[in-house]
Amino acid sequence: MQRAFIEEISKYEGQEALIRGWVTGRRSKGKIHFLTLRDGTGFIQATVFKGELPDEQFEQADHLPQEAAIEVTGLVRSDSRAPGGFELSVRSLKIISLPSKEYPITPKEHGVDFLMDHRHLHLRHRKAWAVLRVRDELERAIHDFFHARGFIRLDSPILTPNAVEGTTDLFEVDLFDGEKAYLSQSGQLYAEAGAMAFGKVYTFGPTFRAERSKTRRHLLEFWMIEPEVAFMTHEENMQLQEELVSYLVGRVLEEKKLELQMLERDTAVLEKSAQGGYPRIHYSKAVEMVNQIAKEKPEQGLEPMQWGDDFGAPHEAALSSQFDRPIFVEKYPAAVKAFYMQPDDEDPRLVKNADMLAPEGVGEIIGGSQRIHDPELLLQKIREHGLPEEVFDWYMDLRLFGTVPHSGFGIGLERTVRWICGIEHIREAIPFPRMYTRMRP
RNA sequence: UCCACGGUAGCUCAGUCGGUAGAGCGGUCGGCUGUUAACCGAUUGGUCGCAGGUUCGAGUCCUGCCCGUGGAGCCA
Repeated sequence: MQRAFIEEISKYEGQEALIRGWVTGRRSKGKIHFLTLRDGTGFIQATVFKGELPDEQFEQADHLPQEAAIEVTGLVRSDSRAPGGFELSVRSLKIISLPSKEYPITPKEHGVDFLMDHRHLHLRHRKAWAVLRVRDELERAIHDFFHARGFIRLDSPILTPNAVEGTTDLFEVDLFDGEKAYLSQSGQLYAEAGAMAFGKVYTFGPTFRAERSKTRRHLLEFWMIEPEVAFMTHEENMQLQEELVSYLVGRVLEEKKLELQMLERDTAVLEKSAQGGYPRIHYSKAVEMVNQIAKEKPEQGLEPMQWGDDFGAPHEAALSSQFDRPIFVEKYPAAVKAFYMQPDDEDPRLVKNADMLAPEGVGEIIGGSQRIHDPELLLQKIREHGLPEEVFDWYMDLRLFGTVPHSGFGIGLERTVRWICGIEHIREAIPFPRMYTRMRP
């Protein structure tokens, strides 16, 4: 008999099938046992009736612990009483292996820390399974999106000689003879070199930030996708971001219905987000809006802002919760942003940047900008920010040989997964999270 | 790094005024021919984070430390 995968079980309706997998749950009703099986591709209920298989196997089925590995054959039936709509009437059951001790992750509730201690096993859980399949869909969708638009994927180095923005703490690595390197906190500078060579590129790789963050939005190690396009303006940059995010949301709504259902995700906001039309809010307007909220809803305890202040996480949450889809906040004061951002034409105190804030209180998922293409200006900014000129010599070269306006952005994969899946913790959006307080498993 | 809260059974938690350590879930055994986190009965299960102190007596009070959770900052 041919092995069937649960994902495609509907094709076997009315036929016998063989499933190899694990027991995730068992309920017994005396002469009927209900087993929930998983085989990696999905979950299915198997019914074990006394008399439909050898008595010895029926007995074994009543004592199968969680995570017992088994092989069953049986009739695939459509049945409305079964979760998922299909079930397997078991006609033979073979035990492949039994757990040697009690499985720690029970069907009841667990705390985050406990689950992350057992992450290597937690991956088998329905929720983790659903989230990481959405993550996989997003990864493929990102590649599809960019390749359909003529982008080249260009991998940036992980070991780098310096900080890109000079602000966040970096992880230091010992090289040879006392020489130091740092784990990349952004591939952007390299993507800019790529944009001048290939026109349109994107990086897709791990990113490291050595911050002692303990929030539900931060990881030490996360995956970032950084597109960079020659001749692209600030406005076109936002357009590209909107097209990307609405495509990604639409793709998950279309291809990962079961997973969103398993996650009990309310898809109303996602459906709006898949349509595009993301509001663009000028920094100054955004500050006014924040202050308005602070005044009208003092119970939120929001700090009022001065023009020139950067938004804190609570400000971003208050802002984005006013909308039913992602928004852009654009043209921040240069003083609170990175050195490489192109000044605004009308108001040189501002830069041509934009952050995309996801709705539902999720906050920032994208940061992007048009880059400075004028060599003099770039050098001036490097000096103003007190950055070591010598490490930027090659970056300056990009402006010395055929410099053109160009733009790009960075989108955080885990933050996107977190938002689309509607999960609380970013640490659930990556298989093995790395945090200030977590290196294992 | 700073602020707040927490650490009691495998898990999630309760534990009053300082006076013999509790529940639910899980596990095990038994019952039940359609369960949906099944249900019913029995049973199993403890270095009360660690160290010190106060006390006749500390899970409970005090001091120090360790670990965790949430947040701020930083940002994706």
